[in-house]
Amino acid sequence: MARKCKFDRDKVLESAMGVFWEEGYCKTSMSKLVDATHLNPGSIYAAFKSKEGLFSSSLDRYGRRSLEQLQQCLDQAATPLQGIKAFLRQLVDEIVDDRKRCGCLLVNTALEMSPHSTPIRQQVNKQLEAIESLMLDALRSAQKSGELSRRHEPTVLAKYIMVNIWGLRVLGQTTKDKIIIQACLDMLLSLFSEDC
Amino acid sequence: MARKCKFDRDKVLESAMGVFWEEGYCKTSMSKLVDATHLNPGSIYAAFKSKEGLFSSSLDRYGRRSLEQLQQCLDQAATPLQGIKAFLRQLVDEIVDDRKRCGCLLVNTALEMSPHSTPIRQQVNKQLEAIESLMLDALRSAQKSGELSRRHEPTVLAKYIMVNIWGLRVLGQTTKDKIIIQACLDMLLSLFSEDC
DNA sequence: TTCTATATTGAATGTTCACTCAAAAATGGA
DNA sequence: TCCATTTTTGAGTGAACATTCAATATAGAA
Repeated sequence: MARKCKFDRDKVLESAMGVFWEEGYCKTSMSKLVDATHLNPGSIYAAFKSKEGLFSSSLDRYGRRSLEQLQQCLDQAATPLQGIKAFLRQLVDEIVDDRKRCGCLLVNTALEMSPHSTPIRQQVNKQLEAIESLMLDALRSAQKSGELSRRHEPTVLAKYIMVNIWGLRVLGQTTKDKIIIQACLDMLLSLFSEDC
Repeated sequence: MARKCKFDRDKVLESAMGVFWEEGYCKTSMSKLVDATHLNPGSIYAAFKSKEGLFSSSLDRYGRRSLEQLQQCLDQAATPLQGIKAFLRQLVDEIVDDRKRCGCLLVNTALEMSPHSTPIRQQVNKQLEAIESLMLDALRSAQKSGELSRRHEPTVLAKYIMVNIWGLRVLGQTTKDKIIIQACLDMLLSLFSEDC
């Protein structure tokens, strides 16, 4: 055997993720990553192969965390629909509190990466699909239990919730006015109510 | 008097806009712009001051056109609400047909530019607000004429339509499946119907 | 302790970047 | 035609970029 890594991989990914999140992939230079991670270029390349490799790992970490957030809301709520609503409430808070106005790293990346830079785009799509899939499960069981009306297809409802999440994240880039953001969320939630 | 410009400003802006749209601001290099516009670097800098200046002019052109599109839908439709619906139908077609998957230049830019690069961001916000404002006028007159129920505040409705447009544009980056995109739009449109 | 394998170091690499500028070309008035 | 004024030209600028690599340090096995 031989020498082991000195740095904490989790801390490095957390720092790198922060820079990518604030600046975007393109505007994040290696020298910024060197500063943020307190690693030398050589160490970064030894551990992550390239700037894109480091970004991919950071993105993975971010996606996992988002998924866990939804899972946690679903686990802690009394019913699936209440879980989804808690997640969306949390989203609104996050958008309002986001003083750095970084938005969502997954959405930012989906729009920043041109469609032909496929490896990263595919990764983003997979991670967004994982969240949507969890949402879909919750909607299905909400319909089964009668908590949610069968008026809308659950697949469409799940996709529409994702569309609203993305739209709200864009909204969060132009305003931090909680009243209007909340009002938009309420419009979405009205689709869940019985009379709609 | 003296020599006049040889190039066609409109054609140059159209070409530049195309590159910025496909690649994003950051990934668009001056050499790509030189190729696309068939102008030499010096001419570009003489006419537009900088890469950002050229981008700003391109963005302006794009925003104007988007606004005109909505205005045209409103003008040609029998009623304000029908005009908005026509605009949204057109949006879905555009998203599906968008084979290059460039999305919307305004939304892309809002997410690409970090919040501190204010001049461009402010320009994007202004142009998005102009579209929203036109939408708001149409909603107000639809409510006045009784075409649209007074259940929702027109300002909230206008903002929510914008949120949906942004969300649908993100959706368009992950799928070209018209059925699901149309289904999401129908969810939004159901908010306009009497019983909702 | 010594050896071996791997990690760290950080200066150096060649490339690409946005941008400049002196020279040449072209326009319209005199 | 000639001149004054402006545009076009495109090689050239220094800075910043992602990445590499030879030298050095260090951990564990023997």
